[in-house]
Amino acid sequence: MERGAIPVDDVPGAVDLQSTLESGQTYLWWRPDGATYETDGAYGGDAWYRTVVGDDVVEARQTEDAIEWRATTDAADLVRDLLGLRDDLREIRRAATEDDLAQAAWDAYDGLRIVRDPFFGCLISFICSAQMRVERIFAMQESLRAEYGDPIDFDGETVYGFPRPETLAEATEDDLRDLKLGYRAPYVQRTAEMVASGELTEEDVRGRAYELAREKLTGFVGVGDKVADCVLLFSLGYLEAVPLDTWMQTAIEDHYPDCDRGNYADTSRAFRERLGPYAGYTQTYLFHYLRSGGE
DNA sequence: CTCCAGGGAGCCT
DNA sequence: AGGCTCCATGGA
Repeated sequence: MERGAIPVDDVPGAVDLQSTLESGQTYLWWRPDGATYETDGAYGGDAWYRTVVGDDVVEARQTEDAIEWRATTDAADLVRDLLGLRDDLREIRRAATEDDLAQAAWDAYDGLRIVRDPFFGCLISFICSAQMRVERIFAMQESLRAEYGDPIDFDGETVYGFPRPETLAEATEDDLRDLKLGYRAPYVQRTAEMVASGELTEEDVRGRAYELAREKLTGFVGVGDKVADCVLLFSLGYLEAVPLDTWMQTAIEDHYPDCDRGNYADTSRAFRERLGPYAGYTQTYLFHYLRSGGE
């Protein structure tokens, strides 16, 4: 096992690991101590979080002056990528809309960073997110790992990573329904099949202009505009992407009514112009703030 | 009991 | 393109 620490002084802007990993933007990190999601600071904010990238287990926690990590490999650069620690939060916030709601959200969770989840896990977890509560989305990913993940030895402990595309592609719809995925089961199986066969992959999306990338992603089964935006924002680093879910639609009705253009594409465009070049950042702060009871 | 959750597919016009 | 309807599951 290798270890390291990233001093917070080396990170441009504030860092808040708990807000970053428990704001509903990623379902691929969990607490190895078994704590349930959203236990609200019961660990003093210094709990370890765990994820798996490829064949490597990676853990991170926040201490007073650093983000500490331990992993099956040298993960110093990887942790910076996964947790958005390279993003200059000061510059990003300066570019954000100055309206009261957005600023209140930024104030409440300063240090929340946009994650860069591995593509396939992000894609599958957000397909699972359709009409589902945050807590249960976590539970579904846990089931997928336990049932289909490859075992990895981590300092004597066996850790199961997110399933590989080929493995999920070979699962049957009924297998996945047994994991309580409901009507998302065939979506997950067929999308895994598309990735595994090469019919449509990360490489077909990455690097393309934002709206074209979103259109490409909707080629996956179970992926519409909203889930596509989640993958663009939380995996591929398109910081302008603004997933328009039920929370954002309500926020737009109540606080940005002139951005409501009656359809996803046009409302998205108007909302992005309002929130600025890093619209996805402010969107994620708004989502977490509103869902946690603000305003 | 009903309602709803980080929506999308299929089918209709 | 835009507007239905249905889709599993579990907690409030």
